Amino acid sequence: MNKYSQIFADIVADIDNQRLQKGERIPSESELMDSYAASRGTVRKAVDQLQERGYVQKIHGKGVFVLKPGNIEFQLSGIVSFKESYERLGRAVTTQIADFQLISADKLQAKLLQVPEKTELVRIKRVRNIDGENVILDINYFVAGMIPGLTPQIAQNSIYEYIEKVLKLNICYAQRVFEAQPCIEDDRRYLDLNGMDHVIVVKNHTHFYDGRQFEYTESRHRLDKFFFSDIARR
Amino acid sequence: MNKYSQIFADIVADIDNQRLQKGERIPSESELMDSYAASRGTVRKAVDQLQERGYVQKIHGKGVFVLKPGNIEFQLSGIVSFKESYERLGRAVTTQIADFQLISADKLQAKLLQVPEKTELVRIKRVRNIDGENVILDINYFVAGMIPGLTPQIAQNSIYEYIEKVLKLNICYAQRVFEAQPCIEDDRRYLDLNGMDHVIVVKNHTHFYDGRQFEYTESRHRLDKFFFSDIARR
DNA sequence: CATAATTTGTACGTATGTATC
DNA sequence: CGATACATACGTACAAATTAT
Repeated sequence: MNKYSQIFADIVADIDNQRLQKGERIPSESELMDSYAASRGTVRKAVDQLQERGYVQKIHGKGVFVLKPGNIEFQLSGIVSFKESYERLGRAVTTQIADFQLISADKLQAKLLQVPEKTELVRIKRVRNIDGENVILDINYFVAGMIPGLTPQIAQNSIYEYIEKVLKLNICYAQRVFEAQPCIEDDRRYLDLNGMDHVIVVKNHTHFYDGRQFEYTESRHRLDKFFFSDIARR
Repeated sequence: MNKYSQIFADIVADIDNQRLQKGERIPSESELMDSYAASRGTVRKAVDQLQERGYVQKIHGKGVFVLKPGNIEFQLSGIVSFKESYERLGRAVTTQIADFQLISADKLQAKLLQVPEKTELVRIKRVRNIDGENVILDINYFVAGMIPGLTPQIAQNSIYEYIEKVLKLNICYAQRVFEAQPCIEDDRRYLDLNGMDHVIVVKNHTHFYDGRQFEYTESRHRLDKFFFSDIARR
């Protein structure tokens, strides 16, 4: 691991284990330089990343202070599915494959994935059951040529893990849009809506490191099971 | 302005004006070093910030590539109200002050603002009218002692502008949570709900540079007028 | 109130490593 | 293989904000 990544990871661990508590000052740059035998630039890079991810706040002339209390991992920034987030909160999440098909891109799908019409796509519909209720419907479209070997068995587990660990492709960034929509037929069919007539839709355009888009996903959430949190900076 | 901020701003302008188009490579580090007579570290800092804000993607060995098409300013990251966002999209937004009161913090409010009970607060309820419909209800709680001199006239314009430009206080970061909620009485009273029985609530804990929280806000959006977009990174 | 010490911010320079072409 | 481009890491100097003396 890089030196700055090591420093970053160590301090994150200290915050998560509450060895560094909310409001407390972390070691100064010169202290970190000494304890890691690192240059100032290296130490600063680690601390900058801590701030970017919302762990700390740097204050000129004073020091660097912990923002988050440990363990209350609210971290929904980064590319993680909401299924993973719920699992991290210790909730029982099961997945049911509702649909798994090779299709040919129509006009709309071609535009959403930025590929020519009639490109081969894998469409997967998965229902997420949390604490006994069907509350999330994930509809994924993958460009078949970019993600070879997809099977329902893989979809039952983690597709991202397959892409990264088996295919060794680097997932890099996703453009996301959140909005509310009136329920569509699939929502009524697969979800326990309890009379609700809207869902929250998270639209996701996911890209590789080299800029190619390989996926478009709609994650459709029952209203009462949706939440999202982040830290915004001025 | 700093050197790295200048480089950053220039490249952002080039992207917004489409002089640099989506997918195109921006000048390499050594080219930027030459044209700005800057060190490599300075150039890299500017480019790192471009990537953080989602303008570009750096690829090792290849170059730095523009992600966003210009002008389609989707930027809802950062501390901006949804009112400001709508205005930037060229929509007619008007504000009506529904309530402006000095109150004493009850138990819940004290917790949300991290102050003792009975601390003096300014509570402001504002209704945002977009294209002729009342669609957003903002409920702000300010710690009165931290934001002196607030008036309905200021609330009619921009409170943040007052805080930053008149009081010269540095707004720094906000912890936000997004979720859907069933409508409360205030929603039914002030918003044109068109029969919808839920709203999207954005809860906002806003802090100064020195870490003090000065505000708690709930921004309550009619379902069909809510949207949010960002870029997530692995 | 002034000064010094501490701490973070900006900027420069250099060397070496790694990925892409 | 060499050229180009980004990644990591070292070092130095001075500026600016804060706190202690």
